Amino acid sequence: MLSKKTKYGLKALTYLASQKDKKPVQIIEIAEHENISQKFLESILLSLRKTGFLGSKKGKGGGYYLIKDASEIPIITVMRVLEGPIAMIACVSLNFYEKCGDCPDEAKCAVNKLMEQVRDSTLEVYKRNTLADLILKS
Amino acid sequence: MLSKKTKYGLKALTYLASQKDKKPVQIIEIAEHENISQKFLESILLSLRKTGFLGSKKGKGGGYYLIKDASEIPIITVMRVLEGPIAMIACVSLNFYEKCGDCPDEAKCAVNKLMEQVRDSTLEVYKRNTLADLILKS
DNA sequence: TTATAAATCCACCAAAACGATAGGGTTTGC
DNA sequence: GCAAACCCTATCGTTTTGGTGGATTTATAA
Repeated sequence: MLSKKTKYGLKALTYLASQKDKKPVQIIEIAEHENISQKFLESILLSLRKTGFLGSKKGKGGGYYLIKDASEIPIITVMRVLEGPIAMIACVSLNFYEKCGDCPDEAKCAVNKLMEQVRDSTLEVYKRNTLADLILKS
Repeated sequence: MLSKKTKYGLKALTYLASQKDKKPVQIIEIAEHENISQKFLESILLSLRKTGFLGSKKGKGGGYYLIKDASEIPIITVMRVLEGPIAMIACVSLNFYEKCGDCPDEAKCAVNKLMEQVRDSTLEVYKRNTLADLILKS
């Protein structure tokens, strides 16, 4: 299941990406437009800033804004920051690999084999989409 | 993330599928071979029996066995029973659909659009694999 | 026929992790 | 001095991952 953190983060990013100008947008504006708890969104935007997707401006007239162009932000990088591993199980994760505790030999594990396929097909979707691709015509 | 319930369930099913004959296999044998808590596995096998994947035999010499041939069990049906929805978000789930609370119009939601693609590519993997496909040559 | 051992079946229960906020104070810039 | 981001902590509900204790069924041996 997709966490609400990821869901809200993606919505916020697309909202920022669909702005005409590059002026900072306040948390409260995003929260109200996307029906998100303002406090929760705050922590999400903060982590997006720390990982280099967003810039922020403090004080009056401040807010958050995209640092790069939406077409230069692949969804895969967003997902890894917000949701973590793409793989459904750590022993097939490319970026968050962990050895499987109960498996003597991962190469002979059926679950491993299956989840590798799922990982690759999911990866393909995230890699072919950028943030710009997610903005729909209204 | 894949739950351990699903992981263990899949491992147990493939273990049963790789048996030469159709004799019942005891919980303890599966648990020891796959390094699974016996009691936890018991509850998983029970739910697999109730959903029609396994048969069981009580008493001495009893155990669990596959009802159908492994090649006739698509992974998609196993996953839906063990893990539940394939989709990462309810508003794109085919079998467990729920309306998105914070979305006024799902057709215009970027997350919806993205997760539809992920669902479809994951579905394709689960549909092209049967239990028999997961059994590896040792 | 009876006893016993082997096995599933069943119904709770509990610790721990996780998710989703809420609250409140601090800092910074205009 | 005000408005906004920043940041830390506490809380609360749900899910996951099992555990406990027994009841029931069956095969087999005495």
